[in-house]
Amino acid sequence: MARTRGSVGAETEKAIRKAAVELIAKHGFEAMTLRDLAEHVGLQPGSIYRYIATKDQLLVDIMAEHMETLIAAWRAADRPDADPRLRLEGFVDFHIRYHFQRQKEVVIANLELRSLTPDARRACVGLRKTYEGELRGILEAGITQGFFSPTDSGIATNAIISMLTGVCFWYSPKGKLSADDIIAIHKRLVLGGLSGTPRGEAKIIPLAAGRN
Amino acid sequence: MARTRGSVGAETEKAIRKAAVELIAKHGFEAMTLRDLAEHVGLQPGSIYRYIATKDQLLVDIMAEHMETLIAAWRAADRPDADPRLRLEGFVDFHIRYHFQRQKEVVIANLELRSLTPDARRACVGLRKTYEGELRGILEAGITQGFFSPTDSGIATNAIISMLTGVCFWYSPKGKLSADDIIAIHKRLVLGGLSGTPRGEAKIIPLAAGRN
DNA sequence: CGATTAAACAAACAAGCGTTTGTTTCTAAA
DNA sequence: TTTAGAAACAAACGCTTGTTTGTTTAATCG
Repeated sequence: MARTRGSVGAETEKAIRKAAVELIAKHGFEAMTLRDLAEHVGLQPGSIYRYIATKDQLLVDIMAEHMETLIAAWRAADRPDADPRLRLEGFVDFHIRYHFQRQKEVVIANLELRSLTPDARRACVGLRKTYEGELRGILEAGITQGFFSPTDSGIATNAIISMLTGVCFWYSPKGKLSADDIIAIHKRLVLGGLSGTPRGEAKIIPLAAGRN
Repeated sequence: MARTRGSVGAETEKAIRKAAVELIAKHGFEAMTLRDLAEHVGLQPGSIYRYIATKDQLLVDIMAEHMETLIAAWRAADRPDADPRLRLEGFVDFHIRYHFQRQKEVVIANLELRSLTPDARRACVGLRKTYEGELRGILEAGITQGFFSPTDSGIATNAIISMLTGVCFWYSPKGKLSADDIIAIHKRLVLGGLSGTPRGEAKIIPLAAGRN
């Protein structure tokens, strides 16, 4: 046996990527064997090297591509001139929805940073900071415009990202709540938290009705 | 050479544990070599087996002990009959403070679940659920008593735990903000989020002044 | 002091790892 | 129909891994 009938490189490459994402998300990068990966794709171990440079590079590719796609998708969805409260709701919606449909990539991007070489890690951390910077911008705009109560925007950004990303780790589509339900709950948690009323004061959150 | 002068088993065991926690937190369980671990403790690889049954068991011990200590510490700090809002503040305070001083164990407990054998994983997940159940109980009490706006307590529990635990991954004592600052910010985020005002309504958070 | 046990070493083990090399088979353009 | 290149195999490479075994030295206790 050698070349299998009907095999096409582009398809094999995608199959490798998909299987790799699955295996890394399930067992971790270090625990995934190239032999294991090859078997899942129906190849011999050595054949993988027609499609990857090295095992490390495979991880880098997966992570970097995911982060770049994520950032681009958000920027296409955002309306930078809109009301910060609406933008924030949009961010929560986008983040959770996007992360639901790429749950495995998200798990990898969040757990496997330490498996990267220092250079690659720096690059991926940079991309992550870029994405977080988008949320931070919204928070700062909202604070400046008086919609959110003043707080350290960096800390708040981290806290919110942690909360929203955490969803990927425990959410199951088989649960009783739909994605929409979960998004709604998180919108309330986030927006409520930011308008965090200093102890004992009254608080009003006026927001144009009629939009989801 | 054989037995080194002044060596005591109990101390060696602690040194192994400490080094293991450090290495696993930094590089991941699979990436940590027993040879690497041995070197950090100043032993030969084989000598480690006087103190551990197997590499897997070492991880199980670290994780289980951490979770059990965490639960016990919280139960000692909680006042189950107090106002749910105070208990919630107490939980935020406890969780962050405790996790700050055990940052590495927390990282392990959250990242290495998948490196456990199915049995061990079930056990650790059970312990985690027990801990989360404590927070959930507070939320439900608060909702029942009308202090928190009704929501799915399970989802809210997960969201809050994600947010609070996330701190361990990005917090650095060298930052400009103290632990107290960060705790205060998170208290606001959590309590504010739970009193999440339905759109456009007014909201009051009366809480006994004078405490922290 | 002498015997026993605790604590470590030294050396190897089989298995598995990522990766390379050379070859074989299929596909497609000439 | 011949031929160049694409896609895979088969087999091995050197190395590292977790772990075991037998031995040696230090401490302890009667």
